[in-house]
Amino acid sequence: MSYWLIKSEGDCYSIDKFCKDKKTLWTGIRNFQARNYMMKDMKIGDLCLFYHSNDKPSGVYGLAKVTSQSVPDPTQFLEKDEHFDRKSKKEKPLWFCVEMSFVKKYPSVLSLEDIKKDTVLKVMQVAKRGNRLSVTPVSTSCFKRVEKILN
DNA sequence: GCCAACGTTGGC
DNA sequence: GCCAACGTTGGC
Repeated sequence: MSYWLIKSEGDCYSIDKFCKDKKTLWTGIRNFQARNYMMKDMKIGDLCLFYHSNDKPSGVYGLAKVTSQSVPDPTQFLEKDEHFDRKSKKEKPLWFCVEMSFVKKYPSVLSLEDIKKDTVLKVMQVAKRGNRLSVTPVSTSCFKRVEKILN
């Protein structure tokens, strides 16, 4: 099983909304590298750190679990949707998503500042300068470290 | 709100 | 296939 970090803007789709929904299609990813991770490497049962960007503070707020294989992202075909993509055709969709199920919200937040200060976690992609990828792999040791700090 | 970083687009 | 222009992300 693999571990991931998935980003969401706090005021766009928050951990609290996710907690109410229990599960959601992780739609709206419009970056090929992030898409490829979801399409090819994510497996059912993988665990994902749920990260808020552009929040106070930005950081890890909760945990999600992958509960489906990748399927075409329905929002790419919705003309009124902000994620509509005119280049994508139903016969050959461009964008894919997986279903995420809510696991838990952590009792506290692991802020980006904390991640950068931690000797183990500072190698995480999210801590790197200029990082913009919204789906990134997380090593087992980093995942265990996050769980240990937050539980 | 600013701006650095970086992915994407399109002209050539 | 190069690269300048442009748009977006996201920390601060």
